[in-house]
Amino acid sequence: METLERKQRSREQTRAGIVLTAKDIARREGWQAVSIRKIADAIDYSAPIVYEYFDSKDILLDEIRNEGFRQLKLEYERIKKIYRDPEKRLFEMSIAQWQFAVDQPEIYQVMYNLNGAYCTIPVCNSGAVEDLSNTIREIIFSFIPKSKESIQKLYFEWWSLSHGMITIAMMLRDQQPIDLSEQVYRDSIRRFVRGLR
Amino acid sequence: METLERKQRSREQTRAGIVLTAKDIARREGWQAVSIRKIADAIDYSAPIVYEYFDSKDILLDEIRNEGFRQLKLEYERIKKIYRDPEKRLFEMSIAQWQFAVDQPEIYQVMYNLNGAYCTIPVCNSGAVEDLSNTIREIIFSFIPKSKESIQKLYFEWWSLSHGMITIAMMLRDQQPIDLSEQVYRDSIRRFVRGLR
DNA sequence: TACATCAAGTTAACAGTGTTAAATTGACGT
DNA sequence: ACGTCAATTTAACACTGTTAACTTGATGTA
Repeated sequence: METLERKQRSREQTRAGIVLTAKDIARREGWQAVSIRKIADAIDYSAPIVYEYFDSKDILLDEIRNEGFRQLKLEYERIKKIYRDPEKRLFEMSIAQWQFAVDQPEIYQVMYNLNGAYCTIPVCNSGAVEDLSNTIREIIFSFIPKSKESIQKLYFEWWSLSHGMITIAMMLRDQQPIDLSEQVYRDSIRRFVRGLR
Repeated sequence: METLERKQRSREQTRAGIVLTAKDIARREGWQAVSIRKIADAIDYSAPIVYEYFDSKDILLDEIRNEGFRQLKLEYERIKKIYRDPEKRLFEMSIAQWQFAVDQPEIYQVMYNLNGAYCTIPVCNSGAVEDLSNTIREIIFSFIPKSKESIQKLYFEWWSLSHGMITIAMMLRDQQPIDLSEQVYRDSIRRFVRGLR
């Protein structure tokens, strides 16, 4: 039955179109401006159609969020294949996180409920976040084999440092050139990584 | 004319009531649930009355935000009076920031557009933020007199570290006890402050 | 060909949002 | 008793997320 296959394919395309349109509106006008009707208009459908693909706006945002975490995880895997040194690995992954936030701020925003993006589904309920966390925790462990609690503590520090600098840099975008912020970020991360050995 | 005085007073009371109600709803149901009509209901007025005190919801949120920054600034001043040692000062101010975020998460949220709070007025446009920044920058300068750029860089690092740990700790509230997070926060801030000399 | 079935998609509605213009109300001075 | 004026409310507009009810067109069957 090719009709079914074709239908399947078009279903997936429409679904992708919804996600793409949502991200597009968010990028151009901010998450506050993303509405089901606007998405429906953009993909030439009426609003209820969107609900055939996503049970609620919340779930749509959650999907986009997890997509973001998964994309980041892919970056991490790529880096893991290139470098063997744990220090280099952690440093490069940190840079990847920075680049991700700079290149796709709207995705980073929905991942952390920032700047008008608001998804009520708890972030940590997704396996995608746990996956990401584990990758980093493993690296930290790989050159500092310690107790689970110690690793978690170091991971918490790394995450806070990275996320904090990214969000404050975004906030100060107009007062402090992003390139300068990136330089400070690199230095801080380098210090943190050095401090691990 | 005492009538005018009394009217003035009641005007200020109503105004304060609006702010108080907004914060109250935010605390209990989140910023997403704060609506002009709900506020009006709570203070026994109709919705348009709110607009006699605040030209828009955005401006109301901005007011609450700046109130938060001013309150934090008062804490900083208090600490400045108690301690003379710059290291102690910066450490205690960091702790004050942590305590502020834990005690009044809804205020911290609106200050940084977190978790559904969304105010389109740029944060850095307010003198309150500049005031706060200067207080910290002065302290950093007071025991490391360097160029303006260096001070700004260190301030950016401190702010990122503090804000990052606060937001991530909030996020992991259910996975990682807040007391443990605070301990890590204290350690990290201590390290940062030590590293300044 | 005529009819029933069924899926795809639309319209219409509900309760809510921020915001504003118009209407109401009631107290005051003339 | 009448007009004025301030305080307050009602009604409206264009939105929002979401759902029930409806239309439409194609398909299979008698």
